Amino acid sequence: MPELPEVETIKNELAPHIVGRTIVGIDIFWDRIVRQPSVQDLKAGIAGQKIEGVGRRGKYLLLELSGGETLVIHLKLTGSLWRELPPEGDRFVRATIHLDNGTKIYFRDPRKFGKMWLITDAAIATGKMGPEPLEPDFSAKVLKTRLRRHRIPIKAALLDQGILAGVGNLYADEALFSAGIHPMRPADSLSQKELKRLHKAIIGVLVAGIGNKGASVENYYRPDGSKGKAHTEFKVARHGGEPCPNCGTPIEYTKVRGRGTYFCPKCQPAG
DNA sequence: CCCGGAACCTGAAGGC
DNA sequence: TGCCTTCAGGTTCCGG
Repeated sequence: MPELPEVETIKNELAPHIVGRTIVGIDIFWDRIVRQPSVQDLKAGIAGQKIEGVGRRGKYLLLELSGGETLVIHLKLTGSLWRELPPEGDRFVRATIHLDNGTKIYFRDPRKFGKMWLITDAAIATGKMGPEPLEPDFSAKVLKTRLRRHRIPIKAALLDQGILAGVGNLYADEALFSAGIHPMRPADSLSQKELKRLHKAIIGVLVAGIGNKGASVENYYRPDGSKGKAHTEFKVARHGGEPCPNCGTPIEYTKVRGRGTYFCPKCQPAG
């Protein structure tokens, strides 16, 4: 489940190995991983391009290339990018990028949901996205503006990339717990105090996640094949039935708009 | 505007 | 042991 902290970690740990290098070619083992252009055009178009920078927008990884195009990568649920594979190889590698110094980037993805694009305008892939929660201009006031037009459950609003970029299912639960807000609360119903708490909580859980190099639930790995440990500090996400670390009440599990949702019924009152 | 559900995929886990 | 069902979750799309 790469969310913002996981993609940010991959970006940070990949960049020193690939920025300044030239792509000599790419192998595609699962054609449908390529969204745009065609597999043939991507193979032809990517060769010879230098990687000038690595960026991130929400959960999208952006490799900025010398020809003015961007290789946009979305890892979806189970994707990861590796620099080294175990000696026996890996049957889940869907694509391999070859660099001019012999470095390889393996796009590993057991469930084949991950996607890539070679495009001039990254927004074609990312669509309309909300603000970046870790940019300095993301204030409580911005959060309020983004939420006030929506009556949907706050949990669903946090997952909507058009409202706010980068937050996924696990960090949304952690942020709502940290702010003491019930996941079913209508997004436009939060008080000023709650908005301030939520704003602080979102930044807090994302920064902590990055500090812990991401959360290794599902199939998330860092580019060197190691795992992150952010999940070991989750308070509610994936802790159904366990006592709330604040009050001891069992953590409840429910569905909000089809998404598994964990919360403390006492610390996050519905009223 | 809002929501539910299906689709995309496959490994893991649980039931019998 | 093994078959079957369910679940997981980012995103898009379709229908009501």
